[in-house]
Amino acid sequence: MTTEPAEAGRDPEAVSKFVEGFAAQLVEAGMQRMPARVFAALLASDSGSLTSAELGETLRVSPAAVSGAVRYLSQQHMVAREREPGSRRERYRVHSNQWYEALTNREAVLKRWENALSEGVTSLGADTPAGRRMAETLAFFEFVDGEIVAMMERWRVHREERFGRG
Amino acid sequence: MTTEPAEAGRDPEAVSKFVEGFAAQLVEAGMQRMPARVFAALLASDSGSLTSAELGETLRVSPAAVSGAVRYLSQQHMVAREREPGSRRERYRVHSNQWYEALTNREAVLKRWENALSEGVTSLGADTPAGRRMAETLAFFEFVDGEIVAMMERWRVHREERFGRG
DNA sequence: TCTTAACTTCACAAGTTTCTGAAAGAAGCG
DNA sequence: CGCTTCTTTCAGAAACTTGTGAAGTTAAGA
Repeated sequence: MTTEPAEAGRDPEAVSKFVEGFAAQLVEAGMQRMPARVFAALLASDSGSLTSAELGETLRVSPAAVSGAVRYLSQQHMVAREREPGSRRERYRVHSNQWYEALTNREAVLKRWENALSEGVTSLGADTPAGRRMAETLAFFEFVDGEIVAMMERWRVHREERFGRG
Repeated sequence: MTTEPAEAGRDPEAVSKFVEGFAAQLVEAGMQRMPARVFAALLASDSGSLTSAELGETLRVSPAAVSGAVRYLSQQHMVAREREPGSRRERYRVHSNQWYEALTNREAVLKRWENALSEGVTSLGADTPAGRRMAETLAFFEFVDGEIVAMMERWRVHREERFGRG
């Protein structure tokens, strides 16, 4: 009996095609290529987690590339790292059914935009046309901040109706 | 009396500092550098519009660079091009107070994500753990689609209360 | 404590991207 | 119709990114 990889019994080509296609979307949305590919591979795995070696193998890249990608992804809170007990291996896990909530946790990003705009209002002058345009944009971002929180609450209700507690 | 540039009477250094800072945020969010700088410059202009020559001058780049950046921005519907009557000059205009609504018009982007996910569900199998994860993610995107439309309606009301019809 | 598997860091080569100058292409105006 | 002004296209140089191999670090297990 050979050691079965966790993801046996699937058409590897279909999986690979999905992984690369989804990664391409992420790249287009601004993510770096390697993190995008690693993330897509995790998303397409049944367990939602893979080891560094498995990632290197399915994506045909070096351990160094996996290491860099995973560091990025965990900084973005898109994957969690966990140590396999009794082993030197590390597993990387996509936060099961809530990974996409990270997309809306742009707290830090929005705050930086708001800071930039706020400086703009000050340095261009709140009473100038450009300053007023900035101020309105800033108000929009602040509005969105709040709306997103409310939206996510509605989603969780909606989700439970459709999928149960997951 | 010298020919005043439209944006006279402002501290050019403060303006430039804002432009570069805001452009940097846009770059970090995935936009290419030159379109980001051009867009930020338009945003910081009092009239909300600049000619190609003015853009080249304030950003210190060649006409060719402006041309490429502007093509990108108008494809994204972030700026409008208008011809100055009685002149060969073109003006590029940031859609005054509604440019940021373009950020939420991600119709096409969301649809592409949804397609990719939908293919994922099919190719990985709707009855597999990975397939179910995909399906839930897809449902999330569809939910967000609808929520964004409703949010923008609320924003317009909110905006009118605060800023009037603009 | 030593060995060894696993991950990380680093310098560099390969590959892209980006901006420029030059030349070609439009369009107003006489 | 041709001159002139402005914009676009294109090939190539420069700068930046990205992934690799190799060396270094960490920690499990004997």
